[in-house]
Amino acid sequence: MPQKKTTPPDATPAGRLVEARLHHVLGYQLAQATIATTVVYMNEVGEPFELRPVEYTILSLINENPDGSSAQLAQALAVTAPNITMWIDKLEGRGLVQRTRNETDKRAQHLRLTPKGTALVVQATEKLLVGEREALSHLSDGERTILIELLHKVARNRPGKK
Amino acid sequence: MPQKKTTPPDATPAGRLVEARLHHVLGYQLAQATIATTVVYMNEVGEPFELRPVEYTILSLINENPDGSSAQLAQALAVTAPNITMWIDKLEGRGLVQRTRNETDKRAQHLRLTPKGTALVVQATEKLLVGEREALSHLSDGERTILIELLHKVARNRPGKK
DNA sequence: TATTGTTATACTCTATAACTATA
DNA sequence: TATAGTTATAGAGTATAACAATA
Repeated sequence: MPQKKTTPPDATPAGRLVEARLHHVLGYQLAQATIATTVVYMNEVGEPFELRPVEYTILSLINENPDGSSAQLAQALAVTAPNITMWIDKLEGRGLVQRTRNETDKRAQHLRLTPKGTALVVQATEKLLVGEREALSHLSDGERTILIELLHKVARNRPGKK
Repeated sequence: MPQKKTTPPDATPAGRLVEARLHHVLGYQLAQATIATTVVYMNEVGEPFELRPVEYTILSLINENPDGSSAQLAQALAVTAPNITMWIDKLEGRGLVQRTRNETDKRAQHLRLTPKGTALVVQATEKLLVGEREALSHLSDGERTILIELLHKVARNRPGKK
């Protein structure tokens, strides 16, 4: 396999491929960074807790927004309603989430974590934060903070679907 | 639907859900930001060119690394080899990519864009850059640059799979 | 034996449409 | 009529295993 000895200035982390124009495409850099955080997630939370990324996020959002609706979750995660139903089914089946009927509007429902679910989320989040901090030790605290805030700023004015 | 009128300081862009601890999980912020860039991608490139994100990235990487191998692509994109084969099949079928036999190592192959493929990538990238710039107009030039560089830094020392 | 790339196949995840029960 | 949530179903995407050809 022909492989240059000298690594060019712009290279993908693992593939050693030049990425001149692509470098400035935010979506591409997000995808590349996500590969790194996904590895951390799988090692720290995904495999040990048998929890998919979506499941973890759903649990976290329910935890921090008790009695929210599944419609809110669907919008926050940009997934369809049937999808949310399926995931909540799974999480409820594992005794992590509880559905309760909304008494003022009987179509809707409140979502809440069980004590087991709460314990799991807290533990998972701690492991994640520690794991990410280790994996990103080549970034300073300031850089990590700025990165988080800039990403949040990008996400905040999320455009409409079209 | 019970909905607070005042938006809390930390909220998901669309779902208006609080995200206190989750806020500091990089993987979560990456996913949220990706929702925003995906909308831009689909509008600017995905739908008009009928090109999936992976396909666009593959074309871009081939364009900027002529005669690279599919094994390199697989590693750069963190996808499996059979997957790459499938995508290259599709792209070759559309006359965008060309496979050529490596004469020194007959197992391997060189990947190259056709003129049609090159034209498409260039055009798509321009549209993407403009579209992202518009969608992210609430970020300054400096902020966008910093964001890109920090993401690149995260991706650069991507950890191994385990 | 190891590696590049492919084929075959099954599985996960997601999306669309149609349904229910409330409003 | 419209909305919250569900069910049913099909499709997209991905991974694993087994294989062929070459090193």
